[in-house]
Amino acid sequence: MTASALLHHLQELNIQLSAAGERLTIDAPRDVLTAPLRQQIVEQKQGLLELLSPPAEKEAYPQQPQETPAASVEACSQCGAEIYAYSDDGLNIFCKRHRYMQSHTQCQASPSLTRVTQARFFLQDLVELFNEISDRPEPRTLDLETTGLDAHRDKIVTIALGSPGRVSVLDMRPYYSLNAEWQAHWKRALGEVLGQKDFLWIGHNLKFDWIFLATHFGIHLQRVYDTMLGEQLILGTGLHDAGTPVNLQATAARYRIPVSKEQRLWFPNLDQRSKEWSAPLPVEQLAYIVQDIEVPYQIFQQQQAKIKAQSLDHVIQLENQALPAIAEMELRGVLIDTERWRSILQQKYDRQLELERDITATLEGALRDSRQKAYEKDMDTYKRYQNGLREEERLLMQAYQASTKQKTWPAFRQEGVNRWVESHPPIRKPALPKAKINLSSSAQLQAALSALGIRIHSTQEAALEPFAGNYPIVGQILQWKKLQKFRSAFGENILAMIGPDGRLRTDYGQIGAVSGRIICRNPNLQQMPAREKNEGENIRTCFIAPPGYRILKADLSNIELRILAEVSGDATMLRLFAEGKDLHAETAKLMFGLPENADTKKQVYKGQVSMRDVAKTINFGLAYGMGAQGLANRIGVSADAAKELMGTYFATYSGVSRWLRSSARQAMKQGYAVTLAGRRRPFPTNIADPSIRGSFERSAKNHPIQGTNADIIKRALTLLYETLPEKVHTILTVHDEIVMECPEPLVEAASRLLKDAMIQACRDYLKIVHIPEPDVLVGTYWQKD
DNA sequence: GTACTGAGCCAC
DNA sequence: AAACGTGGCTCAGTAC
Repeated sequence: MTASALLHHLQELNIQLSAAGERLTIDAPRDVLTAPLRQQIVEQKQGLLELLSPPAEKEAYPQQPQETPAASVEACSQCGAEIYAYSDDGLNIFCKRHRYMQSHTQCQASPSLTRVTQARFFLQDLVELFNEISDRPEPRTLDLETTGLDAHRDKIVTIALGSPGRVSVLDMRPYYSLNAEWQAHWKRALGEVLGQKDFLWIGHNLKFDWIFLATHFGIHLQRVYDTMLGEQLILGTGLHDAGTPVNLQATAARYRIPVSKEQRLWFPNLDQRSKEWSAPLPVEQLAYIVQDIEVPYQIFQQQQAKIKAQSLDHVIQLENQALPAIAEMELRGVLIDTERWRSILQQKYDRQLELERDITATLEGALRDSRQKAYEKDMDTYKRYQNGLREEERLLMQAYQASTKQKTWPAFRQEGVNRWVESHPPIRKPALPKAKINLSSSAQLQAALSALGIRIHSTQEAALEPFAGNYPIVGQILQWKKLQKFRSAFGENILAMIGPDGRLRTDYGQIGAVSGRIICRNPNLQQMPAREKNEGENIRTCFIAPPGYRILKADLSNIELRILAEVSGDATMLRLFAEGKDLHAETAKLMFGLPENADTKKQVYKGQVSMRDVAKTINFGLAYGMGAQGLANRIGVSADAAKELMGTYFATYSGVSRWLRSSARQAMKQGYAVTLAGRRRPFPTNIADPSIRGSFERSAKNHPIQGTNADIIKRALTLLYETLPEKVHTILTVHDEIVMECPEPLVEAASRLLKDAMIQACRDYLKIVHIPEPDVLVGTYWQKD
């Protein structure tokens, strides 16, 4: 066996070799390192040392560890053609053709399989792949198999790429037992192939593969086409649309592409099954890998016609360009100050316990009293029943005495009692009153409050609020609920998700909402409390910058209303934005006929809320299709008053009114609503039920507004990804907000880039409405305005 | 025991 | 009162 074949053999056995000068260190379990093996290592020591020492830097590619073939063997052992490479055991040499045939016939997996790269052919094959791709730069599919879902913890088993009929599988398992130098060579070679600038990689849910490649090899796929995103745009679905799943199987099925049974279960934790980890890839797995290359490719091809038909070209491009930006953000995570987080939790918890003592004492007291009364009443009826039963037994006894006594008394008695019970349903003995309450149970809370004379249909904040004035306990309950929510949803469960590097990572769903919004979960960082009154307990202060860095934050000011002004073309709203006015205040002035210098925060409407707040409520509510009743509930006036307010509002913004009505009508007629980037959401067209129809109409009105916001933020993330200097990264996005992390000396430049990206992104879609330059907040933590 | 649903509440 | 759009998470309660 040659030195390089030996080295590879050792690697496959998980035996670690390292070279230091003239010393060769072997790290292996005793039972694996057999005597013959040890003998071979000693014989090949010199060759191994050479292979393990770092190769010279000037070489474009290092020579694969291999020695000159023995003089007697110079041709392919199959056909005698020019030597190409050694077989994996180093004992045979093959020409190019037979080397691949060798793999192919060995695995018998698929006629499409043109290459199964083994460790010692890795660099040669990569050079060849590079040439192939450069020669024929048409799109190819890419797909990884991994031992798990966590890019930081799990390993890449295979990297497959190609197109139908030509699939290459790179077996990456040996990579993890290479020394650092050889790992660097593999990375570099992989980067040359996968990181090619203008080459398009197709895949299903490529964010996953992107993150693994970036984490393990520092490779950033440049241009991608994600068939999952494509499918979502074609169908107009979010991520968790139960009716229309967009996983590979379901998607393939929609295009009538046959997919054989899933083999996915084989790969998870493969690295913990050492025998399988070091054995050749089984035929079934290879076939499965090939399928995962060919199927997405076919989906890609079939999607093109639908994209054309629905004019989705632009939004497809928008999403595919945004994918790397979002993947990188997910990979990066955000640094957390856990100590501070815990101290905030403690403060809140202390207060919660104190409140809980008071609340439970009062409520359980009330419950005990009322239940005691109910118990006494129940006990009374129970006793009366028992007395009735005894009286019946007495009568039965009399009847028995008078009878011929053909049955025994117990039998006679039982029959009589059974008869009686039929007309007197049994009453169970009431349980002793217990007065324990779980404040988290809305049913129990409702019952306890009822015992205090507080009758409510629900325990939600809005229902309890009106009683807070007369009943101090209600105020306490409201406080307790806030604290409880905080502790359960934003406490240790989130801290437990922080990585060993102190950073918290979330899973982004690029098209998470049907509107096109990005969502995130595990944890959902888009719902971190933002309205904490006490800055000392603001949880966002725990999202911090590393030493020497700053956090930058900016949002798109009033973006949904600006979009509304744009799409509706409403002259008044456009003018107000152009003048840079406080839109809510100006709306109030127009609606209530106030003079220019009026203070709309001081002017009160019907003794309830300020006029500015009324205007603000309508301004926001209308983007959601709010009705008069909703407005009435929100600002606490009669339905008639609310109706009148809305009338005034829509008279003021007649263009908005017209647009809302016409876009609902159009969506119901043509079957979809669309954003400014061309993102569609489908709607059923023949809905008779007015309430169901109304619900769809509200969604249809909202879609262009919320969805265009999503278009813009994704464009901004893309522009930032393309322009930010190294070490500056976006780390969070929350619908209209972008948060970045930046070395202190680069703050000025990064702020500029952030502003420019946001303005440019708006400009790409909003051509008429005024866009102000965003304010960038700079600090050591995630600030809110 | 696990799986699901509804109430409630956090974000924009 | 479902009737104000898009989401996720937790808990209680129930069904299997």
